[in-house]
Amino acid sequence: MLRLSKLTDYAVVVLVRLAGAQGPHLAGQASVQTSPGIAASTGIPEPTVAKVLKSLSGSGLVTSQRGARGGYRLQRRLDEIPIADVIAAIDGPIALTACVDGSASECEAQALCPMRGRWDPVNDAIRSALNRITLADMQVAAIPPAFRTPTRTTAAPALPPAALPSGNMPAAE
Amino acid sequence: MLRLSKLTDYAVVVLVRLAGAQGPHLAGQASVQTSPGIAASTGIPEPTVAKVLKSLSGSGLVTSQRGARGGYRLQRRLDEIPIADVIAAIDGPIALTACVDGSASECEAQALCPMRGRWDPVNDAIRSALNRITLADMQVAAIPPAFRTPTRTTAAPALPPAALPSGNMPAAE
DNA sequence: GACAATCAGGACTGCTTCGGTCCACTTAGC
DNA sequence: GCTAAGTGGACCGAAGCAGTCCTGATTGTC
Repeated sequence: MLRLSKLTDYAVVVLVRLAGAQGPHLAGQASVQTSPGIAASTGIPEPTVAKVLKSLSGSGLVTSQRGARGGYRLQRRLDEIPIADVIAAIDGPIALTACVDGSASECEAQALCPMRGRWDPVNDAIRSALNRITLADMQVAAIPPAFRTPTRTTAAPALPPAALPSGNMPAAE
Repeated sequence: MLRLSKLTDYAVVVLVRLAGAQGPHLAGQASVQTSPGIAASTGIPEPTVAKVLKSLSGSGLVTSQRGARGGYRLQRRLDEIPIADVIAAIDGPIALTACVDGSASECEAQALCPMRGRWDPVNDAIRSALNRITLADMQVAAIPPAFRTPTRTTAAPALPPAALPSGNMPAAE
């Protein structure tokens, strides 16, 4: 299906929101944001935001600060984060098939499997394609001007949190 | 993630097998093969082969002939079939997210969704990457000679060896 | 020092999707 | 007419994912 998980979509929203609140000139500097705060401003359920941020933190895309007045902040600028990094942080290594992503233990027949390596050129092509696109590209990509409401930061969804009670997320689906 | 379905993997095996049995000079000409025959020679369960071939036939990658002495044969040469066509035939349109693949009805919040169009550059990049790789590339790609044993099929790693008669793999030729 | 706010890590559950199978029907050659 | 083969659809079990919840650790504030 070639479909990425919803969490990856959420991660993009969260990261763009993180950058949007900080402003490009403050990226990585100030404006630590909490996961409840991001959840409120994006409409994504709070536990889900926390889950995404934990994964992003583990991959070094954001830094976390525990305790009171803690929170998360971007580690790099949006134009320094290829979408491949986000996908890898949430979904793991980018590979179309289980038996070619480098984990030798997943396929017990790997030693004999003639398909081994066959998907490699496809995987490589996709990996390089995803490495060429950054979050900054996605931030400005193909969003009709009508949807760029001036009342919000560029990154935040134009949806008021109340408009997303459940189910219909600002992202895919 | 970013994983494609097993059926797509099977489809590649079946198509390569179809071409392999025909030989490059006979592509699209002779050697109509039945789905039971392909199942026997690849080790993929027969109903699954039939399912894959049905999809491929519907997409025009293979032509079918009904009735006794019927079967399937390749419609194009392997080097004329981009892997994107195979994926599209089995899994549908290539898109990372549900709401950007052109089906406007899938996301009820689409009209307000700021993510609309955001994944477009990513989708385009992947689509073009998959269009540049043909089945012929996969047929010869990166398979160490040591692994070119005729004893195993590719996409059915979990199958017991007994289900894999002999001399089945087209890649071994 | 107590308390509150926040992240960290894991376990759990319901749902959706996928892989695989089966059946009845149609088509076509012998 | 019989047989072999594709066509179309429905069905079921398994696996993975989305989302939630709980407990513990950390840190700033009063």
